[in-house]
Amino acid sequence: MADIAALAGVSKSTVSRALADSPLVNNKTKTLVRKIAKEKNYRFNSAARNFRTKQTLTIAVIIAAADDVEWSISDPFFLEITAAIAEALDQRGHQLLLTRTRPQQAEWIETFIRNRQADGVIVIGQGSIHTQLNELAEQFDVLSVWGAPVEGGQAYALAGSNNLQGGRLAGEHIAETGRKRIAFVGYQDHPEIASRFAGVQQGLAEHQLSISSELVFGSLMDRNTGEKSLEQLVNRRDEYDAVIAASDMQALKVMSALQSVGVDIPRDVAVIGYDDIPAAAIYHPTLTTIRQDRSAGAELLVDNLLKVLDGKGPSCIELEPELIIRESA
Amino acid sequence: MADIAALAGVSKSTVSRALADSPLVNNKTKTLVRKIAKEKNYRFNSAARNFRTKQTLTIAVIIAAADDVEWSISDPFFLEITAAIAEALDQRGHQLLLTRTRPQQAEWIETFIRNRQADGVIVIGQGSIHTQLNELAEQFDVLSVWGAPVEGGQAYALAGSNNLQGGRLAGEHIAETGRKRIAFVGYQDHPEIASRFAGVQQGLAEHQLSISSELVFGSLMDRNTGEKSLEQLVNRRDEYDAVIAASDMQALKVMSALQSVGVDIPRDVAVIGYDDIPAAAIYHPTLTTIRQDRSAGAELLVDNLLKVLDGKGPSCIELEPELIIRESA
DNA sequence: AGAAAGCACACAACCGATTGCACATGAGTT
DNA sequence: AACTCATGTGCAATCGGTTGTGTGCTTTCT
Repeated sequence: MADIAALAGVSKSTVSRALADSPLVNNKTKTLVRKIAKEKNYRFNSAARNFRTKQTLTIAVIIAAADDVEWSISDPFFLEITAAIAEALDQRGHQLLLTRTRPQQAEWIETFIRNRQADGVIVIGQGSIHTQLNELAEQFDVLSVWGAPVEGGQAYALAGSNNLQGGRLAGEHIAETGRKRIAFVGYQDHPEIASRFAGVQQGLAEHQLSISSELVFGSLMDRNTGEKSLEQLVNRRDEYDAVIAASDMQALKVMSALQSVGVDIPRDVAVIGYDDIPAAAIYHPTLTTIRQDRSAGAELLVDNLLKVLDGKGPSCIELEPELIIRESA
Repeated sequence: MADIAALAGVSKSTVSRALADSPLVNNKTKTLVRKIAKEKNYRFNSAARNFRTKQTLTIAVIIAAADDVEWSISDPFFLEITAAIAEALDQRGHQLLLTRTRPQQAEWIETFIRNRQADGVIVIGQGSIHTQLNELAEQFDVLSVWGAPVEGGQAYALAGSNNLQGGRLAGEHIAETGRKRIAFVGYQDHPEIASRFAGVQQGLAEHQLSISSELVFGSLMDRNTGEKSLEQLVNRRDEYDAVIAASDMQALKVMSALQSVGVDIPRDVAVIGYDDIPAAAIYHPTLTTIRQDRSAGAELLVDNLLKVLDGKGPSCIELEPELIIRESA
């Protein structure tokens, strides 16, 4: 920058202002400085800039992992929303620092905020760590979470799909296709899944149906109990004629396991998922599901966070999910 | 840091050295300084450190996208290897900057290196951009690519699985299961896929088989021609009794499409994929495939790059792929 | 014509850590 | 007792931008 200044016959500060398009600099000077900068192929040093301005234009994204569940990185939905966030941040001139830090580990967020490695943090999947998130949010407000509202509210900015409505759509659809004995698969500890389950029950109730408690199974993704849940689900295959799964990955597992023992889908058992991951449209039969709009969600997450960085309060926004009817239900 | 220094009754430099575990500092002083730092919950400012030391301990990861193919972010394999890279970098004390920048766009790498936002770049999927990568590698050697060796060699550090061997495994397996009329699906422009295809032919040749050129189809992931290729594949379903796909995603598409028109897999047609993505084990029937070890690959990519950053020359390493026999073939 | 206002630019401090060099202290050597 | 040497610490420069303040010049108004 000093070189550019010398070549242009002005001072460093003028060069800095010219490149930043400051109104303090004469247009002719700006043009000259920029021309020289371009000729000399000048690149600003972002380390220096970050240092001086105390902001990095970088957002850390954490894909939350509970100890008992596999790193959710294996669920395409989380990865896709990460990709969508990358896109949204890029459009807004920010960068994405991807991390596998597990939120359970103390002080994780400090690594980013207090060390000034990132201006803010986006957490995908509040899972069962809502409490920790809330505590953190009191110290650091630059936090934006994908998930569901929890009772009593949350101190962090939140975006997610309307899980209650999504669940309701699933429940209604299953009821409308004439199914009577419904099973549910999913991790009730997660606020998102709990809402979906509540929605499902509402949807079914409208058709005078309900889910018997023996037909509620735990998450198939649980490292310890997933295998067993799936086994139970298969063993009891004569007790239900429809399965509502809390995620597409689980729905696919269900279909695969049932097909292996000769169950025809959807004739014998209807299956409906949640997320609409790409594999849902590929599986045979194609999977009926509730779509969550990742792009819109990602933009909300990012905009929410940028608003907070801008000094405005956090907000909580829900997207409307959409029923995608395919072959499986 | 100045505060810590005052509290400990030493100078800033001593604090800096003590925290960095420099041998220049007396052990008692070190202990004292660290104790105070801990009490005061001191965090170093990484912006300042990056600025001063001229390194960021950050590696940019680019998931390459060609214009004619969907952003490969939709392929779970690429995402999983990204996750594995995150893990590997983390273990080595580095961070991961995820980006959607498309390599076609000029000067992409400069954004990271010359602006000092990252110390190096990992590109996943050389796809059809080998030439650009090679040009870049001449200017910036801090480049590590997942892909396959190309004729004439490459100037960048490279890691990948031995695609020739992987293809051969697939070809041999198909031949050994008694299939005679083999179809191949995949994008021949990519060095990786080209090697796999060559390997397949070698494997088949050992059993006096070969692939007729009418049964070689283009990539099903191509935005423009993918749909048509799949259609042709389905129309000609009586002409082959096995399909070898260049990736699991394509294999799944093939199975789904064939199943939709009543083809039984593997009875009528055997299908084999490549990658071993999670969905491969879930699909019904489960997909026989060639596994690429993402963790090992990620570590190679990272170690390769760190070696270059350390001033050593780039290397080219291939991993041995593994045949995973399941139901589809 | 003189004063007030505005414009364009330069000067220099500053961000917070790292590091080469100088210096002080005490132990060991002759 | 004088000298060398190792050890431990402090001083101050430095990285490359950004920005508050000051200054000279021109324009505008009374």
